[in-house]
Amino acid sequence: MLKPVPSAKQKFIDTALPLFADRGYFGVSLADVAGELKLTKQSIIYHFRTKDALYGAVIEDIATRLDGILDVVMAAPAERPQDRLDLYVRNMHDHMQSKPQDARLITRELLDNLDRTETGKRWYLKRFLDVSVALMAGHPKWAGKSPAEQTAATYQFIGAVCYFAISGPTLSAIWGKDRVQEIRAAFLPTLRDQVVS
Amino acid sequence: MLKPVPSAKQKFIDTALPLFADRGYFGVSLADVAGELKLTKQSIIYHFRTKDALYGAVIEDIATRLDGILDVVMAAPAERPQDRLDLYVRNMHDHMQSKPQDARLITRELLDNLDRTETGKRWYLKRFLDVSVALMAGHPKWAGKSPAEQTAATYQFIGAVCYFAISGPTLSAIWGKDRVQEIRAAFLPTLRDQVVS
DNA sequence: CTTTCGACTTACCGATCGGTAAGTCGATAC
DNA sequence: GTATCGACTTACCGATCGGTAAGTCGAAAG
Repeated sequence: MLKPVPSAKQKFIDTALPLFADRGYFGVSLADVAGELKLTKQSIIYHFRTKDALYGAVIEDIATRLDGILDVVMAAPAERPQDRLDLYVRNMHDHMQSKPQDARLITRELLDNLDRTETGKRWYLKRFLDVSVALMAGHPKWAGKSPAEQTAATYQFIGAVCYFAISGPTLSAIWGKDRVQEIRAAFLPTLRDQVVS
Repeated sequence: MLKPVPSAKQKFIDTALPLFADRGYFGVSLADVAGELKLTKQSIIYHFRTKDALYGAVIEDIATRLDGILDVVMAAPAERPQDRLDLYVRNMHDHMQSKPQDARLITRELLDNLDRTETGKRWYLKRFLDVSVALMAGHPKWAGKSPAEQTAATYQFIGAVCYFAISGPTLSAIWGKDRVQEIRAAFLPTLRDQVVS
């Protein structure tokens, strides 16, 4: 709605994101990305100088969406702090379920940035984690715990959400789509049990 | 102890595992693996016909260790079924913390096998998941729940364990090693809260 | 002493990679 | 009408990839 005509750069980002998410940085060539748009790889090099720059733009795109989740949660009216945590849990779950590519790419980043570490890339994650922990700490169930316990519980939640989101295809192959659909339906309540009692 | 002289093949597997875990299938060349042993890539091709075969052997190696966890848990004496689940939780946590490369590679497999899917590779995972869910279902806390809920809770646990295990380096970069050490110490109790009340 | 054989190596191959350089081409500005 | 410019394309490059083919070489077997 806001962008009826996405810019050329954005089109490349949108095309590259699911490819990087599914096959990883080294598993995707510039020709692959350009080919999907029926262009040549040189068009990418024209807009982004290098492959790394394209990848960085994709990561930035996801970071923006993660920030969006936090903004929505923090802007929501909530008399009680536990309502805000509950909204956070639901929005995180819904986002990763509806955009599993985001979860896939974030997870790959987590795995890859041992090597290809640019310090800047981690600060969006830091802000996200810090705000998440703060939300957790504001809930009566966790308020009395130590910071380490609060952080552990937060990361336990985030890990569960992302891991389940990236496991969809494999679980479907193992158990079939129908059963996975049932598990998916049971997942949010199970998460809320853990986080907001 | 059992293998004071690991076979040549096993040496390649042991060398390749952390490389694949850290950089992924496409991020590691045969020359990289062989170079660490001061051999040429041809020596790998001699022992394993293709790169895929080497990778498959590495996955098999991990599958064996996962089976080992289940075997230990199932063989342990336990009057009450909840003791067995508790042992499972502790062993899984300890294994993934002490061998984060295993968690890293399993997670990469989960991400990659959209493309490079050999059906055989998933059945070790199926057995592992099925036994895990069965352990969960045997515990009073979960016995009354539906199969979907039991599975969701199981996968929530596994996801949290693996995700935390692969996040070590990133979390250390964000918060520093000391704080991550505290979080690590708080993680197992938090897991047990969720799984075995 | 010779043969065999497992465990390698050197030499080489075609394909593909990211990236450079130098155009092409339609739309807009003046 | 011409100059400019953004958005591409074609042509090409060196490096690296996985894999084939054909040796080499020390130890064990006869």
